[in-house]
Amino acid sequence: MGKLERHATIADVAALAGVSVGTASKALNGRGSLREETRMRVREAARQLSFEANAGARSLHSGRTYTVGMITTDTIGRFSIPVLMGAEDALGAGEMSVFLCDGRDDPIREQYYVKTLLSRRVDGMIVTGRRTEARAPIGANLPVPVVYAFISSADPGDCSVVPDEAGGARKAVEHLLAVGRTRIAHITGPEHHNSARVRAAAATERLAEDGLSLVAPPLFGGWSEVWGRQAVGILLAGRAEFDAVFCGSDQIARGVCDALRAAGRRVPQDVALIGFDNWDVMTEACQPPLTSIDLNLEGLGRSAAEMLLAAINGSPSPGRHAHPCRLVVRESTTVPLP
Amino acid sequence: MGKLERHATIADVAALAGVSVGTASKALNGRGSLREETRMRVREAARQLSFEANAGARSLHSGRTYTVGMITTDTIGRFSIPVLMGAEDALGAGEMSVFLCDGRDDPIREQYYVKTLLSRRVDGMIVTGRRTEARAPIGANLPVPVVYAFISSADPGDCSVVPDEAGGARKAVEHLLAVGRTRIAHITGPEHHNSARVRAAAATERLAEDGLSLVAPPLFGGWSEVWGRQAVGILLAGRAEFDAVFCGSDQIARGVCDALRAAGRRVPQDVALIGFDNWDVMTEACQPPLTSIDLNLEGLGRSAAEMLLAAINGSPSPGRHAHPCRLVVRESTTVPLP
DNA sequence: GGAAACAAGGAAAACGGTTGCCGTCACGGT
DNA sequence: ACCGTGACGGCAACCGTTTTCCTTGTTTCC
Repeated sequence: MGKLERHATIADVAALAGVSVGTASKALNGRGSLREETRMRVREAARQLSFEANAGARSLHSGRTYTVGMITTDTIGRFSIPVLMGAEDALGAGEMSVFLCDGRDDPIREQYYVKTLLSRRVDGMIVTGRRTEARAPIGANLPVPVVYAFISSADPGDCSVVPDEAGGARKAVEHLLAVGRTRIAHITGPEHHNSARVRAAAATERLAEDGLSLVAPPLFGGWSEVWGRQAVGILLAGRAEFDAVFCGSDQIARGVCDALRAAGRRVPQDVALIGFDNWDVMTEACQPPLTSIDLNLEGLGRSAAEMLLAAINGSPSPGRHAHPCRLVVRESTTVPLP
Repeated sequence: MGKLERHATIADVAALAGVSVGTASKALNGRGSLREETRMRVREAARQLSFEANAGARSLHSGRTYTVGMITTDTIGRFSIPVLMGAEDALGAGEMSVFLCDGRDDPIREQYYVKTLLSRRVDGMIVTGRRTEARAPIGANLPVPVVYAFISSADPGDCSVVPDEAGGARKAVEHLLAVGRTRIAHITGPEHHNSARVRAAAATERLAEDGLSLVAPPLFGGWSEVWGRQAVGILLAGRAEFDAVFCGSDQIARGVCDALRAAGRRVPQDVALIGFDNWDVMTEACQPPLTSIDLNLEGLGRSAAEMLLAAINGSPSPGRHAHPCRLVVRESTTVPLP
């Protein structure tokens, strides 16, 4: 409750402390040469009025707003969140505030946001999205630096930070090989989806390096549990034997796991299972808990924010930067020692 | 790429159009009385320089920033997102931009954000969080209006918009009664969690209105699938017969569903099953698809934002406002007609 | 033909802070 | 008595925009 008090201005503070505005400013910012007693008097007055300098007025002078815009090109989802959080974290440490703009897959809306952000004189922008595909740059010749996170810009001169999905897929295969599996199947999302293609290609390539190949062509479908269950049916109907399945997502892996159990195959004894995304909801509920590849999105967001800060300070990092993935081992690929 | 062009000022525009700054301002804002030709000339100059008025300078004069702060008291999660989105949507329609601040359960961090937001002269704030419990007000005598969304303020004079969880639980029970079930069990989250208590109490009360009661005391545990599976074991070990289970979350329901099937009970023929949250990932992957109660969080966020806008315009809505839940029927409570 | 009304646009004062420059005062040295 | 020197703070310009008031011409009307 409590009725709304007006914002105090520095003039109020100066008056209360019995000094001029300029002096008050210097006292609060540690500039100029003032008697310690004066400085304290001004500070006390500011405290008493709960004075907070008007950031807009201040930036009018400094030319910087200590503000960045974060634009999600499509709706905010499971993947954008950690990126946002990582970025927010890194930026907060640099005392910057974040404008959140949800593009909702609407180019008009997106352009509107870019305009608003520019009129608010953000020091920079981060663009993110739900898929890892390249997208058209958000604008040309923008007066502030832009970093693309998770999603990447079609212009190779722009700065993009993307997960190293190929590296992640290689790690998955290497882990399966390391636990002694060689007859590996791959079940993943829709083929028109960039992530599905990249991961499948990398897995195939990594196997080839050891003179191996997938026991069957990659099964492209959807990202859901339902598809995982269906795919197991397809796999069992075929004549290829397999002792491991590398799945394009944890949801698929979960479906695969359930279907394998229903078909009487034990995980991991008969079939080792590895997912992708390391989504706790799935990895924990899976029976047994699921080994997975973590995209490290929060780190990616942080990294993107750091590059943006650097660019704002005059040291841009143009180009595409791959952010490493991480293997998280659980019981679906290893029987715990008794 | 393209090198960063400086931001054009209205003085640049005025010079290019050959008028004074005042006139340029009037031309762009449709104020004053100007010849149509002059107006066009200025507009053209602005376009040519891609001029966007400096929002900071502008708000210096108007006293409004058309900006609000959104503070999540704990980490942004599955529940905050839709609230954020709904709010962002409603605010965007009012041409307001949103500062995102992630409090991370840290009161210090939270207070820091409040200060920053005030110094940025936001027109208002929305506070949200991961739980529906009441929390200490974010500040006393703040100079701008505050609305609590999802979470609520302990001060009853503050404006809070919360989901009507009790109403949702009643709807769940009513639906089960409507499909002919009377021997209902309830499995839910931890008892120290406000949502779990409220929902259990409302379900019990609604049954009592029909002279019924739960077949066993509510089973309090965790919000996870794992707990859902365990709870079914407990339920089957007891001697109470049941023909329906109302679960405190979709994750619990999913676990319950899997365990029931494993135990040879058919859903929905033998046991009807209803969840809470209407989380697509769970409701869709569940076999069969899960009936659930939708908290309508996006609507809640929108509603909170609208109240904030009203408060900013001088019409506050103090007090606690319950936002209705919605029943979404799927096959776990109804056998589809052939 | 002259006063009055009106259209068009310029000059300047805000808005809230920051900062460079200058004036004043006390003090010490010659 | 005079000058030089720091220490301390005030004054005013400036950041970019909006808005109020004025100053011009030009019409209009009696």
